[in-house]
Amino acid sequence: MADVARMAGVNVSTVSRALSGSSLANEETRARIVEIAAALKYTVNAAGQSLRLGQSRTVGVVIPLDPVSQGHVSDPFFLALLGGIADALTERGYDMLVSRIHVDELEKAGQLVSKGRADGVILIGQWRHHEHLNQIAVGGTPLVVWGAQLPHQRYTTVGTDNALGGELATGHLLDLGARRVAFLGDTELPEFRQRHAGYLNAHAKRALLVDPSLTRPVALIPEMVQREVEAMLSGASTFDALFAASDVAAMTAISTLLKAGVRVPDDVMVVGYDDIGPAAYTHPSLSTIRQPMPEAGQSLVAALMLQIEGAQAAPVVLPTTLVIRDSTRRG
Amino acid sequence: MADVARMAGVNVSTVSRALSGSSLANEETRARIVEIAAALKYTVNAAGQSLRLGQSRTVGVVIPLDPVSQGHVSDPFFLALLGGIADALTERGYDMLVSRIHVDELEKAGQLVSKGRADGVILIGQWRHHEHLNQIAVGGTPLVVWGAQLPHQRYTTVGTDNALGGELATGHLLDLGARRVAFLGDTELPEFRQRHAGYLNAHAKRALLVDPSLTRPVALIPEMVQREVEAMLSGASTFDALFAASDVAAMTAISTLLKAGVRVPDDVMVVGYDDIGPAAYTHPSLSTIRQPMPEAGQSLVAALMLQIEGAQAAPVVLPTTLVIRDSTRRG
DNA sequence: TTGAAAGCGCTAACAC
DNA sequence: GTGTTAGCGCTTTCAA
Repeated sequence: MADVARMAGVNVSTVSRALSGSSLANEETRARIVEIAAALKYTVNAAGQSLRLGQSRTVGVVIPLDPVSQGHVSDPFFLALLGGIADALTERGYDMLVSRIHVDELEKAGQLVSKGRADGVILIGQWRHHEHLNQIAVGGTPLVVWGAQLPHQRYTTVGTDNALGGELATGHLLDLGARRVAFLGDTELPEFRQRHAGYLNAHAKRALLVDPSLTRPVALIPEMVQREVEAMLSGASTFDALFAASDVAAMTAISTLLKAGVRVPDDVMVVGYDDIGPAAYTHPSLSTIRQPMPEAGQSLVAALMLQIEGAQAAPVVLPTTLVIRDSTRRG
Repeated sequence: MADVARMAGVNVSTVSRALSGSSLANEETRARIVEIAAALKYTVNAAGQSLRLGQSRTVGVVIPLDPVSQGHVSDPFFLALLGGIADALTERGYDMLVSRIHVDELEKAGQLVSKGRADGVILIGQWRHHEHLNQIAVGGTPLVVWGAQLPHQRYTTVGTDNALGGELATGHLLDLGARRVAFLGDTELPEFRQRHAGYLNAHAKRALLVDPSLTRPVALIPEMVQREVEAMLSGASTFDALFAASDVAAMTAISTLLKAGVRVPDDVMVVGYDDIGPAAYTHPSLSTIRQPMPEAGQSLVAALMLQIEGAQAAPVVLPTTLVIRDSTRRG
């Protein structure tokens, strides 16, 4: 910046003002300075700016690494969400610092802010870390979490209406005549628990009884899902439909069923969750509950910006819709 | 830091030394300072450090957004690569700044460094930007690109042996008796072009002629792949095997084939590329060319670190292997 | 409208 | 082994 100032024959403060588009600046000088800066390929140094301003215009996006459900982070759903967040941040002129943080050191998420690397944190995947997250938020760190709204939460959540999604999915299966709907998903995790609640609710509303043995709380990684479906097939209790709490799980389940000679949807109908891109292009194409990804990114970022500005941000529950495809469409 | 110094009754420089693990430090004082810092929840401010040190200990990971092949960025392959990079960076104490940059403003990749936001850039997806990339690298920006090694490149590439991969895939199909192998992938893109060269080579080595109409240069997004496969099925020329230049494309192709009543592998054998997680769990499971993702992340980061330290980094070509699964296993 | 100068938090050369 | 101090690049208050 000193160089630019010298070349332009002005003081650095003038350069600073010109480049930041300050109101107190002669249009003529400003144009000259901008030109010189471009010629010199000069760009404002972020560290100096950040140090002086006390903010980094960077948001930390944290993906907690859970040893149990680890596989899940390779889910295209996460990439879609990450993409949505990236777009929303770019619009606002913010950079995105992505870290995978092991759950045992989740406090590092807060450190991103205390170190000044980020002005706030978006955390993708609430898992079972409710208490940890509360601690971070209580520390004053702007924090928005993708997940389910929970009692006594001190952090802001953005998520979809999981109970509604679960109910839509299950209701759809029941209305098509299914009477033994299996549920696949770890009910320990808040989002999946809510989806399961919707599953129960759909039965209740139709005055149908639920066989508890059809609820299969399993980590939604391919290995586990395959094993679980195989176990279900060789087990005593039958099922005529399957609601998997993620599309990836649903796809794995379908493959496993087909491999065992079980027809989808003729013998077993399947509904997934997320509506990831490939869902429309599998065979059979997958009926699922859509979570609106671009809106999700926008909402997460908007909520975080509010917090960064010192305001409160209310939890956001985004709408979900049922997308009907071939996996629940009987000949 | 001043607070910590005051509480410890020492000078800030002592605190700095203690916290950075400098060799000139009394073990006793250091322990006391570390303790006080922890109690105060103090962490070294990154902006100050970065400003003073002239480096950010951050690496920019850039995903170019190509309007044509855009869909490709949702490929699980990218997430896997991103994960590998993240792990390698974390090991070295570096942060990862992720940006999606539109191809028209690829110069922003270089700005990440000139602004001091990052010490170097890893670019995922060479696409058709060879010249752009050369410009950035010539500017002195440490730059490593995931992609194919090309003539006259000024930047370092890390990638797999695409020609070998293409040859392995095609050779496998030919050796199983296929005589009309279709190729799916945009041969304008360096990596796919090399895979296609391998495809041609496999034929040549077996003294088999290639029907050029079987090469289908198409963007590997589901919509396009589906349309292309449908066109191939209704077209004049037949095919008894398919080599798709990505797993996602291969999966879409299989779905389209099955939907049309074509059996896989009995009527048409299919080989993909990448070996993404789900490849093993589809029905039929997918034969494919594995690209080693953890090694890829490590190599990319290692090459970039060399450049950051001012050294030259040689291009890296990682090995690829053929993984045989059910999509090429005939009853 | 512009210039001068202080100070954001940190590290390292130098002095003790 | 520790203290003092300068200065990294920037913005902004105050003075002109």
